[in-house]
Order: sequence, then C-alpha cells, then structure tokens
Amino acid sequence: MTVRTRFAPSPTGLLHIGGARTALFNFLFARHHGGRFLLRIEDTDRARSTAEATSVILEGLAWLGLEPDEPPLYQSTRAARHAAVAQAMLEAGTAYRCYCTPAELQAMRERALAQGRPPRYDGSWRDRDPAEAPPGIAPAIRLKAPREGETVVSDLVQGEVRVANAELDDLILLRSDATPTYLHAVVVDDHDMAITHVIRGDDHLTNTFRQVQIYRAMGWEPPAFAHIPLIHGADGTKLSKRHGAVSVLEFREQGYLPEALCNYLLRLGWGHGDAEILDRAEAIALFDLTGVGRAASRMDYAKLTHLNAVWLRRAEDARLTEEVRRRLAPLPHLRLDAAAMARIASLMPGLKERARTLEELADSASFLAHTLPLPMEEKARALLAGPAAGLLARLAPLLAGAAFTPEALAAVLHDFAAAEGRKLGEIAQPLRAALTGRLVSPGIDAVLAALGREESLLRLRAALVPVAAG
RNA sequence: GUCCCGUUCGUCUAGAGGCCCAGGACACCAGCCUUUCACGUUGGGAACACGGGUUCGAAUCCCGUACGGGACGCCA
Repeated sequence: MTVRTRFAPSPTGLLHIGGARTALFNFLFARHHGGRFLLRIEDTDRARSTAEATSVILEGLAWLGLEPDEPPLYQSTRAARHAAVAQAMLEAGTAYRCYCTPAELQAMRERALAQGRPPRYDGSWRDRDPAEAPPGIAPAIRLKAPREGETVVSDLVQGEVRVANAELDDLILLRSDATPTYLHAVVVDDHDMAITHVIRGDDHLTNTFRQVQIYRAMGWEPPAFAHIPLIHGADGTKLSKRHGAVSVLEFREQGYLPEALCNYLLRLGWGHGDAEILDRAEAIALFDLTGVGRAASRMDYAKLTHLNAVWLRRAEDARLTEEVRRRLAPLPHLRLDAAAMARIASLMPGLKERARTLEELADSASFLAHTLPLPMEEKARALLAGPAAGLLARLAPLLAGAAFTPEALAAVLHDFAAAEGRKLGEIAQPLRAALTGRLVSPGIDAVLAALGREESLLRLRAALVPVAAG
C-alpha cells in the first residue's frame, strides 16, 4: 500500500508556523515511505474562506519546498458527494433526520451546562417517527452513533486513546441547507483521496473519535492517525500574533531562509538522537512518527535565528547576493550598479559569516553600494576623531601605491603597523570606520580589495577631511 | 462542568529498568583564537513536577495529586 498523506488547511487566514510544521511532517512522512503528499483546501465555510488566503497558503508551501504531488483539491467542489454519502447513510439506517432548530439546540446546551452535565444533543429525533416531523422545517442529518461500548483510536503518536461512546452524541453530518459539516466532509474526502495517514494537530484528537464513528458507519477502514502536539508561544499559551511572527511569509520577510525554518520546525517536537542540523534529504531519511513527542513545544526565536545563521553560511554566495540586491533595491542613497554588485558578491564569504538573517546581511553589505558621504555609526565617528586620524593620514599614500589584492594589502598594513610601532588592530579599526562607517565588517584587507583603490582612497580622504578641518 | 492528552536544564530535546549522581543543541557566563565583530574552540552554571507503589535496581512500569494544554457548534 502506498502511503498517502495530506495537509488540509482552511483558507481563512495566514499559513502560520503550526500549519507549516503539520505540512512538513506530512511531506516528510510521505517521502520517507516513498508515498505521496497531497493538499486539500477546506473552503466549505464560504463566508470566511478567501482566495487571498488560499494563495498565501500556496505561496508559503512553495517557499518552504512543500509542494503537493497532485493539484490541490478544493473541498467546496465536493458538496454533492458529501450529501450523497449522508443520503446513503440515511438509507442504510446509520443516520437520521433531526428537526431540532438551532435555537432549541442552544437551549438544550444551556440547560445541560446549568445542570452540570456535558452539553450534548439528547438524541430526541434518533428514534422518533419521521411522521412527527414538524412542517416547514428542513432537517439536518445526524449520525446514528453507537451508544454503548467505546471508540478506540490507535494513534501513531498518542498511542491507544479510547472514549466511552456514551460520552459522544450524534453529530451532524449534513446541515439543514444540505452542506456538509467539517467532520463529515473530512472523512469522505480522506476516504476518497485514499489517504492512508492523517497527520494533524492534536487539537483534532477528540474529533477523531467521531470521525472514526463515521468511517465505521460507512463500513470504511479508517486511516492511521497521528496527532502531533501544538506549538505554543514562549509563554506556553497558544501561539498568536502577540508572540511575534507567526506567519510563514512573515519569516520570509524578516530574512529567514526556508531551509532554516524547516530545520527548526522539524526539530520542534521531533528529535533523532543529537541530530540538530538537517537538510531536506537527511530529514526525509530520518523522519518518522516514532520520534514525535507528545507535549506541546514552545516557539524559540533565538534558536531559529541561530539555525538561520548556520544555513546562511551554507548558502550559495550568488543566491545571497541576489537576496541582498532585492532587499537593498528600495533603499535611498544606494547605487546598485554592476560595480557595487560585484563588490557585494566578492565580499559575500566574509559577509555571510557575520549575519544571522538576510536583513542583517543586506544591512551589513549596504556600505558597499552607498554613495558618499557614507553614514557613520557614532562609535566609528568617535574613533576617527581621535589620534587614529594621523595614522590614517600617513597610511593613505602607502595605499595609493599598493597593489589592491588582499594579500598585498595585508602586507602593507602589517609593515605600516610595524613601522608605527602599533598593533594591527589600532590601524585596522579606524581604517574600517573610514571605509565602512562601522566597526564590524569582513577582514579589512578584503574590504579594501573589494572597494578598489580609487573608492578606498576617496572614502579615506572623506573621513579625514572633517578631522583636519576641526 | 464533562471527556481526552501531556509534564527531563530558561527553551528544543536524548533517554524505551541497570550504560544516567541524566547526554546534545539554543540562550547565558568565562577562557582561548582573532585585525574588530562573528565563526571556531575549551570550560561553567542549569532538569527527571510531587507523593506513593512494583523491582535487587526507575527519568524509564503502575496508581494518585498538582499544574498545563486540547475538545465539547447546523466553525474549521
């Protein structure tokens, strides 16, 4: 039997990282077992579903490299099939028409709650003669669920979970307007799509009992279930916007790499020995449901950022250069011409070691494309205002005559430091300040070489002018 | 309220009766390296929720308690 999994989001909002992780686990599980990963858009709630939300989900999945193996199935296109199955259950006697109005049900719930009983449908139409049906009321179709015994779910993550059938009431399959409820539509679709493993958030665990009852009523074999724990915010409560970024596209915006986010999400709630850094191929090879924990895990942005730094260092320079260009393009006072891009590309090895996100990377590369005057960090300005200025003034002519290769420049700086009786850092730091406007950058010889003689001397003199004048 | 699930360093986790006076990673602190920063590297502090059992032996099995989460809709 070929493994078939699915991710089934409802397009009512963003693709948040909880959903992304669910998709990732489904994808990885399918790939690990040589199966297929499918996507179903649960858009039966027409009022809340939007095309925008659907495209956000598709875009997020594509960015994460979690594209489905078949075109997505839109649940709303399957209403006729859902109704037909409910009808078949009606005829088979495993379902019945219920004429209670929403108001009556509401009152029923409130009464039960007031008496300290669980709020459940009392089954009043279960065995009632349909001839007693009140006129003018369209019935809903309810499952005639077993009242005795228990329903058992053998969950691949949670283990064997059971509940007494007496705890469950007769759920609605088809609303009075003939549209399917979520519980019913999911079962019919998973069955028709030949889904073998349903991997989803454990907020669905208790729904599963009722879904299993539907499978049983139809004589269908239920798929295997795996309910994975939810992701919480740093404070342990349900993840929401106030915890920081939650939308997948938001992470992209902030400069996170998809492979880093996937790596992080994989390790959140799943472990395999001491393995921490995993690429897609390794994840597919190692992932299995047995490694999934049962407790909710908290979102840790610091760890995500660290993983992002790791993946940033591993990323191709050309790709990062393009990402930097895209992020720098809208900014003022930058000239992203071929020369500037060549500088950025040549310094990328040193740049990417010092950044944790694409945002930081772009920021740290901006000096290479900046038009003069160069913006100065306060500390850089202070350094240039000190005695270092004299050193740089004496250094300038030496640089003017030097070959602009990192090796030759390093030699010039070393010799100069020796001649001045200074430590190299005492030369390099002010020079860095003059050339970059900052105190942190790739190696100073590499920076000089990347900028080239003309630009380097231009920046050096520009930095010294105010000092000389003051 | 009822039902279901969970609980190992601050966080993510390893651990499936002796290998654990509990290992790794992030974060934190200190040293080294370094041309600053970062990387790297070395070291440090830091946890089996609590109480009972079972066993020669329990983080691991059982039962309670506490705390947390989830579900109880003609929402998904």
